[in-house]
Amino acid sequence: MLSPMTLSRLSAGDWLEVGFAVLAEEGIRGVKIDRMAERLGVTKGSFYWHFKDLNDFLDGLAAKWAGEMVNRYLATGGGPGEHPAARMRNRLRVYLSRQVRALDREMRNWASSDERARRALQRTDRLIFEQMTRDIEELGFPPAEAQWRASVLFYASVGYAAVGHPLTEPTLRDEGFKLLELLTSRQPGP
Amino acid sequence: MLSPMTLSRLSAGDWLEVGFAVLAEEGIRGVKIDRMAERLGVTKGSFYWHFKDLNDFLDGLAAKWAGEMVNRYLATGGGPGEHPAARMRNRLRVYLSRQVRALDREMRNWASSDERARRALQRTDRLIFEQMTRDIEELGFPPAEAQWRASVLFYASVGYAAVGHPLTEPTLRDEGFKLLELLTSRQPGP
DNA sequence: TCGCGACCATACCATGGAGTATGGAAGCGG
DNA sequence: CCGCTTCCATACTCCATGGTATGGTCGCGA
Repeated sequence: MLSPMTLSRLSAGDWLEVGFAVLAEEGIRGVKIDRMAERLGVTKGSFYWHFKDLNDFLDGLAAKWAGEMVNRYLATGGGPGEHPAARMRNRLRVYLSRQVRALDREMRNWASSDERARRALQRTDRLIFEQMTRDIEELGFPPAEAQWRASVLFYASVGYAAVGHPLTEPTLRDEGFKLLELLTSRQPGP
Repeated sequence: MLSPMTLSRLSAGDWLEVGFAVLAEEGIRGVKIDRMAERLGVTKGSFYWHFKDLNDFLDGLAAKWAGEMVNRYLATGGGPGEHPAARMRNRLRVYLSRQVRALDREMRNWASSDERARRALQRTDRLIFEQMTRDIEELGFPPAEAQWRASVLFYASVGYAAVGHPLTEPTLRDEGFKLLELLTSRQPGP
């Protein structure tokens, strides 16, 4: 079922990786023990060896999700000497990628019915929003103004991810960059 | 279980109303035949009298959702002589209401795993987006510019609904109105 | 090499929820 | 008052899925 190298025993991390992949592909409704077992080429026996129960597994999955998002988004930006505007474009490019949009969408989906997912999402939302605010502040906007502009950028980004289909011809990246331009090109307030 | 007036027999519409309410309150995962029956004070026997099966019911539910959204959003705007800017504020107020946000969120949730929900959502998304575009055009913006600004407004609105928790202190309505101001207050392009 | 512990297979049970078959009650036209 | 139609209750079946119990296998250290 998998590559020969998987002949070795599995770890809890292997299960979490599959769960994460399924979450991105089909959402939390696809995360079923039997199906993941089939994908890993084992049976439920393995699952219940590595995890107490499904709740235990989902705790780990939510944690992994938060970690991955922080890695993929916040860790992006380019070199230390990179211009803030370029860093923002790089990060936005990450958020608007198909992968991250799918993850964002399915995570909010999950969060709508699971407290632990809601918490994890809330945490990363705050981190990302604060990073956006800092980036805009670095461009010379006063804190309050930066926060307000960051909120528009953030909500619109989430909207891009939540709306699964295109409304206009231009790509999301172009629309996002154009919005970024609108929000950051004007003179800083007094 | 319900008001005495409900001693009369039920209609398919009664079931759909309950389904719609449950969809708004708990999402599609709460839409279970037995639970709705309990809420209506009847048993599954009634359900399978009015609907062929669950799929049949969900078809109706998706249709009802689309109709409700069109009613609540597009039909809002005030009198015929109302200023476009005021109409937009009125409509935005509707979209940012707790009820509509919850419905939007849960519908996108459902759409993520159901083709018919996806279609219904796509249809209303397009209607709402086009209405926003027309409204902005009426303010004097050229079509391309109006479409671009409407897309920002639309995606941000969806983001407001998708993010279930507040990021800053001001209310969503204030943030939304401020964004509306930003998008519509500048001079129309050449 | 022996045996113990890590890791997994197999076979099972429990539960929730969709779907069906059939009988009963209530109301209405004749 | 009769009986037919409409609407619902009751009592099932079936399936997916989480969870448990137990036995088997492999590898490594003493």
